[in-house]
Amino acid sequence: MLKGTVAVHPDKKKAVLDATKRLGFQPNVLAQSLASGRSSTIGVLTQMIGRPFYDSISQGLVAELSGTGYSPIFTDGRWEKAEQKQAVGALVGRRVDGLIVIGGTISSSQIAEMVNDLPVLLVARKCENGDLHSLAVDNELGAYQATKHLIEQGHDRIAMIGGLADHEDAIARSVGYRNAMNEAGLKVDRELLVEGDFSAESGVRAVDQLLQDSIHFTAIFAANDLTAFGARLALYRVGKRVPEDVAIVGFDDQMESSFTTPPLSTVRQPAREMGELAARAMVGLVEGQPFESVLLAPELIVRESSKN
Amino acid sequence: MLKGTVAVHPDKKKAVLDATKRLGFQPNVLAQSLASGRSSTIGVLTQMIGRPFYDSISQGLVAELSGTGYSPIFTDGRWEKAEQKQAVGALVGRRVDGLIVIGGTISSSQIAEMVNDLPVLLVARKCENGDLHSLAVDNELGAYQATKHLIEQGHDRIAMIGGLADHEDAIARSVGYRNAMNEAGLKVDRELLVEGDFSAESGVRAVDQLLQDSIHFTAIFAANDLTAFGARLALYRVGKRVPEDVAIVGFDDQMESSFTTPPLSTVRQPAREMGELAARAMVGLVEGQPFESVLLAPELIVRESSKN
DNA sequence: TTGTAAGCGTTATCAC
DNA sequence: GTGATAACGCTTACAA
Repeated sequence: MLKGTVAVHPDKKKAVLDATKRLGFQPNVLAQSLASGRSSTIGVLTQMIGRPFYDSISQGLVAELSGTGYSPIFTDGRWEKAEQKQAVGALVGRRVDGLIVIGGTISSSQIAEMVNDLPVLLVARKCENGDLHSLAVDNELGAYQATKHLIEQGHDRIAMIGGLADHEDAIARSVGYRNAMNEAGLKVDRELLVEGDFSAESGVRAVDQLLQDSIHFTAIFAANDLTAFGARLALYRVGKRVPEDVAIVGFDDQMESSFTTPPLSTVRQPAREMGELAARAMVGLVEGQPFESVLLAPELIVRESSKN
Repeated sequence: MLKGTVAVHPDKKKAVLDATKRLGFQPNVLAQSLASGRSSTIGVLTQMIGRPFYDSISQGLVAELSGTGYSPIFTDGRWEKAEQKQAVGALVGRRVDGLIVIGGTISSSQIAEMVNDLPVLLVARKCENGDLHSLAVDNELGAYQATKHLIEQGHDRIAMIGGLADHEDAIARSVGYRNAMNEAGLKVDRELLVEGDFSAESGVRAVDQLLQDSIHFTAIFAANDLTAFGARLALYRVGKRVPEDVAIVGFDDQMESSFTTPPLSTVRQPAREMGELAARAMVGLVEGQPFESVLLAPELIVRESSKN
């Protein structure tokens, strides 16, 4: 009755509603769920809470979910397969109405078989076999744009600091970088490629190494902004100016990037918006609406770190 | 039986466990909760997801809660009273076993009357009337330390960029700043005090204003790191060097702060640790263990932005 | 050690 | 419109 599923006499209705308010009655969502078979809960499996990009997605999710009647339940997969499987299991056990998986390394088919016809939305990753919905950004395109921009600025010795070697996004970004280089007829010197792990520390290390090996480079494309911050600091330490001596472009456009000195050029991933979109899409899916997987185009943001 | 609450024959137990695994059986946590009266769920009310400091606390929470059998349910109060009340109501309706409130503006007594003997832990804020548990950092002390450090570096014209005027933490930090100034026999010039709102943009605006009004200052104490980032950028724009021309100290020690150029001196709030501590404390509270409210001491981290 | 039955607080169904 | 009553999938207490 409180949900308006049955018709009752207006007077009576009012009386009940009043009492409801007066006594501070809170319906037991658990019982509602058990009886109705819907928990009004969305499971969210994220990876490595603390990383700006994934956090921003979560933020969008929570913000957009609030007020929809659905509450998110978060779990952290920490990029480890075992943890991710366990997390999905826990979420299924909680009878979430839908599952949002942000990043992660367990295969989509593995997820699919665990959830058993529950709507699932993959965020910030593509779905290998297309049987789950997904919402991702075209990393390859973004990296291509960033590198091309650097080339257009006259650079031909562009170092790339990669992300984790086996990370899907990192790989796509490397490919984009190579494509742009090749397209411009520039050869990708192996010595210009240095590995990182998406952390600021790895950016510092990468530049230190480049410097130590006396590799000649006039620009850096970093796998993400955090790495770019680290790279910028390492350059600062040895007195190299940005962008005069070395231009830098990052990837993500996290909040702090427009306030670094100089402000960082980067490839903007609409992380928060992705989270919001995912939330809306998931609520729709739960309620039976269709959803078409999308591959969002990232946007190159040119700031002073790469302008000459 | 699956929970080991009753004794059964080993063989039989094994058989059931096998079947359990084979069929991919996931117990319905909802039904368990309804029957047992415990939801194995911890409600978390945070404010303004997206702000580094609060996010770090959430991160610690999720990380530490994972594996305990309790899952966090997040809601965002956005610093608005109505939203916060509504969020607490929703959490109570979900029959969470405990409630963690991070920041927020609704009074502790208001919370107390809504939750009805549910264990509540206030994080990053003190409890006005001591009837709820709390876990906070001594903001006043932190600000005092930061300002004193600047004074010891020889500065006497120290500007302070405040946080939101009615924000508890912002007020405490102002007090700490004043205390240090007074103690050193320095008068707090009104013109050295400029308002901010904890955002990087407000840091830029504050410095621009200081500069425009030709206020003489050789150091800045910013209400948080984000504000300090903005201040540093504004200084960079007009060619002022840090720390040679102006020293800067922030507050929070967010991840990016050790990678700015120059690395930012700041007052470290152990945000993540607070989240972890809160998670452990809450699990303890739910299970009947006692907890003593604590006021953590922040730690001054001196980096290059304030060293001369 | 095992089986049985009575709830837990709702929703949903069906007669009235 | 309105009451009753059977689920929902478990836990728990008690009997066998």
